Amino acid sequence: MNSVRGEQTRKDVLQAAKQLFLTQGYGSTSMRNIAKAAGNLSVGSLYNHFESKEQLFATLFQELSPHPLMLAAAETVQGETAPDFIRHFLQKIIPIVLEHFAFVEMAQIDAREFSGKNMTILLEKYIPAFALLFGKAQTLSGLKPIPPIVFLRFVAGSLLGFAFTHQFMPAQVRQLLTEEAWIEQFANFILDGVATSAEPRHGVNDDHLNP
Amino acid sequence: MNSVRGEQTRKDVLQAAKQLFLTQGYGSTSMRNIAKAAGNLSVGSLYNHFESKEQLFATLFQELSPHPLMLAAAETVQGETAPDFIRHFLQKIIPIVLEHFAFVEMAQIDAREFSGKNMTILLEKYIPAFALLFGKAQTLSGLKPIPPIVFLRFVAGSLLGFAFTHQFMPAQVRQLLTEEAWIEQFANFILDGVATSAEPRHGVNDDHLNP
DNA sequence: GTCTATAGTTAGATAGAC
DNA sequence: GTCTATCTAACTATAGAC
Repeated sequence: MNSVRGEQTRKDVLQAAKQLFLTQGYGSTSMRNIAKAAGNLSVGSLYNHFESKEQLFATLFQELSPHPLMLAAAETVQGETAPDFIRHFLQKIIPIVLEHFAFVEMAQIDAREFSGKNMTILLEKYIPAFALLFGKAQTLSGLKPIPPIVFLRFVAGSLLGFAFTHQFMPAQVRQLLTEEAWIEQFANFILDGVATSAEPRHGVNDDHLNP
Repeated sequence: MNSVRGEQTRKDVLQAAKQLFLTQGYGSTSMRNIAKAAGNLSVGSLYNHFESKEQLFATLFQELSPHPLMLAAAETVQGETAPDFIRHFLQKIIPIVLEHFAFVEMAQIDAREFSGKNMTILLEKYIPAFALLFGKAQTLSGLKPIPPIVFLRFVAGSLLGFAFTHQFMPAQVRQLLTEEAWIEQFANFILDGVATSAEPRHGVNDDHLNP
């Protein structure tokens, strides 16, 4: 084991499985399909590296996860005010999310085929670190008094929405702005919204917290 | 054909298929599974109502689509200013999206298994009507001078992100606010952002449009 | 570590009785 | 319109030669 040849085969299999799972779905992709796409391997060969189809998926899921990268990047973020912090956070995180969009697609498969089992494992591992980071951001000035969990939901949700629309937008629309400009518009949007600040509106506070 | 019995069977099959597709995925759900879950029917019976498994999925996809409902609701939206209009729009649309979350999940399956074929058909049908509506909103006052397509992306993306986080949030967090309160916070967020409006920041304008 | 060959099961779909 | 029975093909996984 651990030979150069074997290691290369393993990588080829993972690469082929990724391509097929993402284009055909999990259930519709067979071990034969994968073996063939990985360079006309035999099916038996696959079982030398992965004990089952499900475990092959789980391995691929882990290896495509951008969370270690995201966390490392997030921990270098600086900022004197919360808006500064958020802006820098987005500038570092969004490119990583977009580069690893295959993982978002894998998460969709995981949700449908395995009830999100693999994603749950991953989240339990990384959520505490991100929560810590957001707690740090909230000690800075310049944020409306939004409950922390509401704040976290909106930022995470917006990020997710940004990634999804990035995928489904026609290329000609996406190219109206450079990636840096999209990110800046997006940061402005999260910080200040789309409305002009002239007219007064309902305040954002804790009034609607359930008892 | 068109008998009461047959019609009931058809509904049972669609209902069973929905439940199985969403919990096991498309490829891992067999026609036998569906027939059994629809009341111990025979497999042959299914082919009396649907010509193939793929066509059964396509039918289910169409029938779960909330787009007609969303469009009808959207067309009743009023507002003197754009923020008013957006707020009322969200108050009508979000409950519909949340009630039809199964459709969002079906769209994920469609994306993975059929390259989004069914979704594309649907979007081509409904996007013009929604674009018209957003055009109307932009003739009203109270919006920053954001390019229309950027505006549309942020609103649609936020909505999508809201729906996803709604599903994956632990129930105890979701229940911190009533659904109406979540929607109001969400509308406030889209309109005004999370930052206090005290300090000046980069303007939101067309400066970054590519030539 | 990769191969061929195959076991054992299940898939989508159809034919024909009722 | 629903059933039983069945066809053909494909599936996951394994055994054993090299």
